Amino acid sequence: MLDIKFIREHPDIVKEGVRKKGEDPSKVDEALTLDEQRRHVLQHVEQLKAKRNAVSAEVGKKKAKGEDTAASFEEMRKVADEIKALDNELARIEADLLTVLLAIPNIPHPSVPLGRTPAENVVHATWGEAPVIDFEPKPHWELVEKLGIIDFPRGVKITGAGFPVYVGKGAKLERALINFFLDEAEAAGYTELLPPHLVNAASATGTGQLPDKEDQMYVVAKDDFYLIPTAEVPVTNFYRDETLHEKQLPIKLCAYTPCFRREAGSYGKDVRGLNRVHQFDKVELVKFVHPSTSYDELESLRADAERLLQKLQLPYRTLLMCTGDLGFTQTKKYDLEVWAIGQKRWLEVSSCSNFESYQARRMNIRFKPATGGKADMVHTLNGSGLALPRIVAAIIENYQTPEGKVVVPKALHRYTGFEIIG
RNA sequence: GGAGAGGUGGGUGAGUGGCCUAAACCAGCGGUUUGCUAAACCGCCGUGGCGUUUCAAAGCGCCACCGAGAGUUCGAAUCUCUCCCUCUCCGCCA
Repeated sequence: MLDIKFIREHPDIVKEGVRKKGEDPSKVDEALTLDEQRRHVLQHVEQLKAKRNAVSAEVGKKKAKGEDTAASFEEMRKVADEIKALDNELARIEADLLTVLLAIPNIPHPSVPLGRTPAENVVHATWGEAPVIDFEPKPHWELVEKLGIIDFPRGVKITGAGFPVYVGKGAKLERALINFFLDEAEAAGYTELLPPHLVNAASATGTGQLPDKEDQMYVVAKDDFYLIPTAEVPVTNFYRDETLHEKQLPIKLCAYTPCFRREAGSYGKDVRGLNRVHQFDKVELVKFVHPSTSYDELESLRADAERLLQKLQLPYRTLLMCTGDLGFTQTKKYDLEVWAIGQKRWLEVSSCSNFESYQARRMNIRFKPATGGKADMVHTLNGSGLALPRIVAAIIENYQTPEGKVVVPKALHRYTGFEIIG
């Protein structure tokens, strides 16, 4: 969420940002009204509490001397009732204010292009060429079936649609990619975490999955846990409610986890094969940085993700997302899309975002300046490095042979132990 | 799953209703002293909110916070209830 003080001091900047995201700016005025009410009631109730404290101290002294205190009791009983009523009112106002603040999105960075729909995203860069193929390339779901390396029907039997089973060289290719991504992240200075795959409600709220995206998560109702939709949730919450030291920054973490997404409401062509599944593997990159460096850190985060695609020799393009296509909590975002020749379409494989202090404020992650002084919120960023299924799809389609075999990208040979599938 | 013990500032740890407004020690910061270091001595030493002053910061005043939340009371770290967490023992278990 945004800082109420910032909203109070710059209401026009906030409203303009909210409008750019295509959201309703009236929430901003609601927040300001509630904030004013809050401060008004707060001042009143604190005055009464100061009086109560003063009289209570007097009572203590009088009792010690054996003096009569009945008059004070009578007066204070009324004050106590008044305090209770005002405290209740204050609690209600603060709860309302929090609800409104959580409903106000983060505002876009000035460098983000204005736009309403995905069509207005800007192609920031393209890399590589589609492979020259003198035969009709097949989509990956046909190839993996013939090769017997991913079993969709048995996944349906075991669990349901969208839960593929990786078999033999398919399973090993998956494992090779995970290790490749983690090793590359480590080389780029990220510390590996192997976090829990279930999180509590506080963690899910910290990164913004709750309350807005509750329907997208699998819930373990009996214990009030959520299956993680991305490693971003447990990894970013690693430092929740902690104060770091500026000297520690930037902190770079990475983690492999399976990701679980209900994908409620998405049907049709997009879900063929590995394009959209309920459980998938992903390596996530997360950074905690000093506010003054977060946009430089976003560029290096994007470069870290792009390098993986370059090493895999997969043609891709980088999109700078327009204001209307930014997530609720993001100020700036790049998407990486890889070309899948069998489907003749781009597949999103990474999303690199800056959240500035929006997540940090929700999670209360701060840092002490090296020069001393008050703690300030860190900036958080994250990006996929990378999401596996669509990478597997792209490898299988782009590296296919006329015989329906698949050549393994060179960078993976030391991880797979084989150079061709089929 | 069953039984018991416990959660107090950066750390150790005192505090069972007001007179201690959270003691004391350690660590940390500043100073005095000193050839340098150390020791000794003196002082400072939590977080957040509201207000005040200000270009701003510092300062000052007030409020809240002793695991979290609710309750009793004129007054709660202290008494009651619920929840969370840690430790010990028993049971189960890869």
